[in-house]
Amino acid sequence: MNHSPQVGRPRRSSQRILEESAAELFLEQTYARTTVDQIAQRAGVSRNTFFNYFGSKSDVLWVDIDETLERLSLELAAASPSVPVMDAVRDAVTRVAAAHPDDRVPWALTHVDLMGTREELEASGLRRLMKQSDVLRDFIGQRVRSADSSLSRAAAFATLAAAAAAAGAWVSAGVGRRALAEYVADAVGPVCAGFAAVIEPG
Amino acid sequence: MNHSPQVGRPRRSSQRILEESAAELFLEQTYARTTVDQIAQRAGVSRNTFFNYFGSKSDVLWVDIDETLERLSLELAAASPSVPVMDAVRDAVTRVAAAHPDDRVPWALTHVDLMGTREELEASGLRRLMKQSDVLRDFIGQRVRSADSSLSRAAAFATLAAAAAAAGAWVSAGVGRRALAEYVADAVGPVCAGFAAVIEPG
DNA sequence: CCGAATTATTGGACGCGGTGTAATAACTAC
DNA sequence: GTAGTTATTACACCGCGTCCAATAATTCGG
Repeated sequence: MNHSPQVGRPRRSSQRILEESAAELFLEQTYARTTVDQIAQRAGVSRNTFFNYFGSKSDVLWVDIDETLERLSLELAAASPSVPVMDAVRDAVTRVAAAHPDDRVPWALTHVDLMGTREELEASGLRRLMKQSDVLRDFIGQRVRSADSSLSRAAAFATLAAAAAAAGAWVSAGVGRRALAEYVADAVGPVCAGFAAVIEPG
Repeated sequence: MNHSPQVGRPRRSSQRILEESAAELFLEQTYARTTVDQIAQRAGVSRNTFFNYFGSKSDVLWVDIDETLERLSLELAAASPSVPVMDAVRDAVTRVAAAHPDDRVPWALTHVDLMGTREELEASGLRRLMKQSDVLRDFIGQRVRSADSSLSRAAAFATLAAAAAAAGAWVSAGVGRRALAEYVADAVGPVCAGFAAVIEPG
């Protein structure tokens, strides 16, 4: 699991360095107006090296989010089979949110206003979220004997969307905010309750 | 409202022509492998003319969707103030879906499999939907005296995401499918019910 | 019939993101 | 020192999207 090689040419840069260089430039020039060249140049590496550490320019904005979201499948797998499916979903999503370090507010969200086109930001953010939709849909569908797979899909989509909205609210709340998990729980709760009433009409 | 000019050079092309040329090429080569140049060339116009009719390459995929989605704000405005908020939301969204012509299955969704990266497609489609989130959020927030605006946002996001999932299911159902509005109602219903229980605990 | 105004189309150039490839640098192990 | 491994680099390329200036095709007013 440890991917730190003792052999071969040592790394000159790192995700952190590039991230910081990018953040500076974004603040100075906004996201839209800074090029990958500039980021790489400030970090002291070539443009191609940037793409060695990030798959795309927008990836810089979401490093923290990605790390946190990877926990979702683990949390789902750890769910007890005895608890109702939508309760398990709500708890898993909430726990993922709780695992996110409170001090690490994703850069992208804190400076939404500074980023020229907000659409591009939303698009890349949604894409991040949708990556998890398959995992969530499979989990729900697995536990539901309903032949109507569209319901699982809808539940997964709606749950993640609510979580995204909660994250947005959390950031907007500013310094005096409560914990992220609370916002997420408040937003995801109604969605899961609504679908639970349909999926498990017990 | 009619912007058809009697003066000036007449149009050589149209959105329909370009759309059809694009559809042919997408089927032959997939979306990812066809360039804007090719679309324009097949339509008998120059590349720049393409951008006269569409803002971007992906816009071609969503013309029908965009037309339908524009109805949302109208439906919301027509809602009676006496009916509970989330009921009004559910009905409005369902009516928008009902207004979509059943024969006009959005090209993008019918051929999801043929389009290289499905992620990009899903994201761009969801983005279209989320353009309406402001309208929906404002509508909900207006009728709710709750100071917690984050709930309105979550409700709007979740509702639209459920609608998107329903649209996907509708397309996947193939030729023997029921009406789009039914899928949407099934998916949006639980979401609205869940939030109604929180927003209007009456 | 002629010019002015209007609108669509066109070509050309540019910037930027992203990909691919082949060369090379920096290091470890033997 | 040589071989193997990995990171970095330069270079070329493609495609999307934008901008701009030129031009074609039409209507309108004289």
